Amino acid sequence: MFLARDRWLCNLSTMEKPLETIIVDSILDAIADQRLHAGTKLGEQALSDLFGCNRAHVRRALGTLTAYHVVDHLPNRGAYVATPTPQDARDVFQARRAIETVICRNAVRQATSEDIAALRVHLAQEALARGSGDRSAAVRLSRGFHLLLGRVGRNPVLLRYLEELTMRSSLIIGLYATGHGTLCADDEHTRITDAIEARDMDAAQDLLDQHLRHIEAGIRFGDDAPVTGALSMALRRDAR
Amino acid sequence: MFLARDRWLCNLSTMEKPLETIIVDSILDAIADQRLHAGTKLGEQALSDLFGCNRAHVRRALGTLTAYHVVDHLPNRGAYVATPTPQDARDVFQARRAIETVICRNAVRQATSEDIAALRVHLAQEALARGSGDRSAAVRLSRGFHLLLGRVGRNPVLLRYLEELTMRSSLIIGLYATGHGTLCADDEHTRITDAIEARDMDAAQDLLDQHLRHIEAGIRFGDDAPVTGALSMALRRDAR
DNA sequence: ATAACACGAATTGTTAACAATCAGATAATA
DNA sequence: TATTATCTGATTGTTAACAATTCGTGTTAT
Repeated sequence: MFLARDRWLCNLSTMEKPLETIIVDSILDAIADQRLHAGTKLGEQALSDLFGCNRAHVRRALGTLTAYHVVDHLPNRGAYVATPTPQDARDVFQARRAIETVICRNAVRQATSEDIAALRVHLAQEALARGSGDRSAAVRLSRGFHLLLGRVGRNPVLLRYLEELTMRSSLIIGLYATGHGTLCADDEHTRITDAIEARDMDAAQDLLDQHLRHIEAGIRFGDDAPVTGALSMALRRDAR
Repeated sequence: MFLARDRWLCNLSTMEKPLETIIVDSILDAIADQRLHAGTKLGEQALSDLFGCNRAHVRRALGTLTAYHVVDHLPNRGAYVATPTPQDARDVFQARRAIETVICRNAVRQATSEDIAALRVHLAQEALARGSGDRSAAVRLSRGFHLLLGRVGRNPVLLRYLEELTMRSSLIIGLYATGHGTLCADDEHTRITDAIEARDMDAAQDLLDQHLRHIEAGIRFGDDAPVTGALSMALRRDAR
């Protein structure tokens, strides 16, 4: 009985996550940061070596990533970072509008002052990253804003879908975004936060809807150049 | 080269699906038909024996079902059919409203005459099942209507979420539905179809939203009696 | 009589070896 | 020379054996 408690405390102290989660998150982060490009092969042996673990663990991790639709699994040929088509992009962004507008209304209804404060802190971080020209951090923080909003909305079902959709969005933006595109205009996030603080549900929803349409409008289809990057390089957090 | 073609033709002729898919669909169907009740343990050995296959296949199938949130996986203790809480139910139905209203608008915009015809055929089947008092078939067909609508909407992303949400809804209804509840009032499906055929987007969306609210209102929380059923019985398609 | 303990059976988790399939290179043929 | 066939190395898929944990049962002590 107390043995279990000891193990629990041990886990708390070392903060060791389940191995599969580490692999999934690493790959997800690498994709969100655009260190892993669409079309890159994710070999089982290579990942096993990188994470110093069994191939079975890698296999399960790739399975959940496949369920997320962020990697494609070709039978007998391996797993590859998904290459979303323009139609995929339209479908994903329509789904985001459907889900995030509702999330936004929830956020307006339920946001505490702590939530607002957290959003403000996040906005400051975004501004900082944008100011220092750290594109990778900017992309990650931009996604983080939408996820934070999702958490304020307090609907785990919608939040889970949002996690997947923002992930696929990162892939899409990495594939199709034009260089000039201001990925997530910072002041749009700010104005959304303002509307939430003002408890103006319709305004917040409308701002978010327009924000998502702006992002979608900023991606240009036509020159699909899925650059294949080296796996071991991409998964190092300090790369780039 | 032609060897591959032979294998392909062979697969086509026998229509053999991947094994994992068979297991997943069987369990999913059993849950949708309410032959598998919330809380039922899904032992790996038991399922391996039932499907005459390796334990690894069962394990992967249970993994994807866990990703669908229709089974809960307790480490070192096994997989159990999920037992949604009342809060889960509210979250699921809010997500359904968010997603299905958009699906519905897509359907109004894109439905072909063949789509309308398919919907009418389905409505007839629903009426038939309702008339003959086949509750199991009625539940399955009711879900089928929403899925058919999802296919007409032609957004695979939203359709996949809808599949998961209707599955969880089946579980929820099986857990909490009152006997008197008309699960999906048939004429509501009919009126939605009428609105789609009339290309009245707002009316169709409104009818669907109200329809989902009616379903949600029909479930009563308070007496949670998650009946545990026998596994081998539940998975036989002719059971009940 | 109840609660804590210990043991054994059953179940889940992990690992490694084996089989099947695919990609690329080499050789053979028209 | 271009095309096809074959062979080889590498990668994925499958299976079974092993290790670790949990659950039920019977026992013991208070």
